[in-house]
Amino acid sequence: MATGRTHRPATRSRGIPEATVARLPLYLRALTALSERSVPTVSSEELASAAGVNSAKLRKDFSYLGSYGTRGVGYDVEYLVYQISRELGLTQDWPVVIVGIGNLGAALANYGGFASRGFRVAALIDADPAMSGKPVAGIAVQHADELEKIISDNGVSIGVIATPAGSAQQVCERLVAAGVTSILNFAPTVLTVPDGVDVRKVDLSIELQILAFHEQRKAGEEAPPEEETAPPVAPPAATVKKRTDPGSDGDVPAVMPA
Amino acid sequence: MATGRTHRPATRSRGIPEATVARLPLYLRALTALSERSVPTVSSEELASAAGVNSAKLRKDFSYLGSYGTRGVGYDVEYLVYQISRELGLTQDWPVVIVGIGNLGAALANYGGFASRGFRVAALIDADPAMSGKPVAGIAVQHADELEKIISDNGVSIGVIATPAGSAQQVCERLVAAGVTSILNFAPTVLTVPDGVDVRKVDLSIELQILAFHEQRKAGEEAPPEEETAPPVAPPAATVKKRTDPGSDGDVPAVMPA
DNA sequence: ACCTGTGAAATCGTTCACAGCG
DNA sequence: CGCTGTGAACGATTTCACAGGT
Repeated sequence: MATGRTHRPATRSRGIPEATVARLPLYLRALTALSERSVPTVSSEELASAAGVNSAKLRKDFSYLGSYGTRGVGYDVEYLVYQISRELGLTQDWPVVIVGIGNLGAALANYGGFASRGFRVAALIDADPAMSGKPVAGIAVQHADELEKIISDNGVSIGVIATPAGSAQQVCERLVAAGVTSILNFAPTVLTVPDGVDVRKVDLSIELQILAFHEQRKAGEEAPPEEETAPPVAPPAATVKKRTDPGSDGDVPAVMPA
Repeated sequence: MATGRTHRPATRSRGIPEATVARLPLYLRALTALSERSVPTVSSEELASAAGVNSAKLRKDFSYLGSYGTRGVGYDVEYLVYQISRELGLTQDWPVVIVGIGNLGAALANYGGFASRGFRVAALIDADPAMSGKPVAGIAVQHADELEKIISDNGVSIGVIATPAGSAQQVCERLVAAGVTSILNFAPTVLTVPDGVDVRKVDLSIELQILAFHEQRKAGEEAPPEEETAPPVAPPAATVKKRTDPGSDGDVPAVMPA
């Protein structure tokens, strides 16, 4: 099944580049830290270094927002905090629901970084009846049956999926049907959603695999040998495959108590 | 990237584009699923759809690895699983340590997706003495004092940081000094590392902020913009600048500086 | 007929370098 | 002067479209 559409379909608006949007939260965090230290202004150089990017990129990024700096001086910290917050939509309240309260869901519920921005955890939802009513991060977990009601009662438009991979698509569909239009997916699976719904995914094992790739390359640089070990599987041999080996892998769900 | 310099300038002919590397785990997951269903071959079209990308991209990606397909037929699933695993370095064992066993660290320790690939959780480390010895995901938590010894005894080269932001840089430095050269950072802070050390970060609140940006934009497209609270901070000088809009102007949605 | 592999074109993103303003 | 804002050069990535096997 499936022609999976997973990305925002390029709206016609003359918008801010996606790469820039992805860095705004980074700038915002650096600015917030400066603000807390009552620093009045920063140069692109200083702010860039605090955010871990280079100054040309930062200036270019800001140029998409408007001309908020002062030549010869830099940027006004407070003003920029406000402008970026507004651009990101953080000046309004975003109720979110977290579905799947396993280890990861609980970690998310407890994560301070949510509440500190405009995000408010409106509800925690889990399919396990044994979880219902249990308080996690000070919020009573509700049963999945309530999902639609919770979404509409709270005007939730952002949902976080932290369920096992097997349930993710189903949960996703219910969220979307109930009105959610943005989803943050922690389950290691590709979600198929209708046009107009945004999905971002966070996959822990993918990140590790990317690191392993680079790690392997580093190791290979020291030892030049270009070995070509014989593959355990022959190239286009055309033999029908037997069952896959032991209970290896299978992309275990996104976190569940062992 | 933390400080100014990072990334290799694609010196070798062996250089696979970073964007491609980032998708290999996705392909691998889709292939593994096919393998478990004993599907012998897939076309680029089928596999692409299972992985959530388009087929041209997938073919281009695979072309960087070599010519592993058969024209008129498609790709041999088992063979491709092996080739990608090897390319990613998953045919070897990668011991990892997780530092910071709070909610998130525990979730990571329990995450099946790690063990199912070449990753093995070699140790769980926490600075809280009260945690020492406690079993999490079947592994006894060890005290941070043991960090260096654990790294070297186990030949760990990949570390996962799940500590509070305040401790992350310090932990990072100890990991690096002890020999770790790849770090997956969950703490919401920019890590500064020496050359040769890779850092990937996963920031939950950043993902939500990006969603909020798009969510806000969606809302602005339907309903006419409504002016909200006046900026709590006035622009630096009394002079309010106009927004210099690069390119055309005209159909930008709601949010804009007056 | 079908599907891969890949140059070439189009698009997107980053960096350079400097004009212009405070 | 110092620092922003930005065209223009550059580089990376995606998409097109079709040549070339099977």
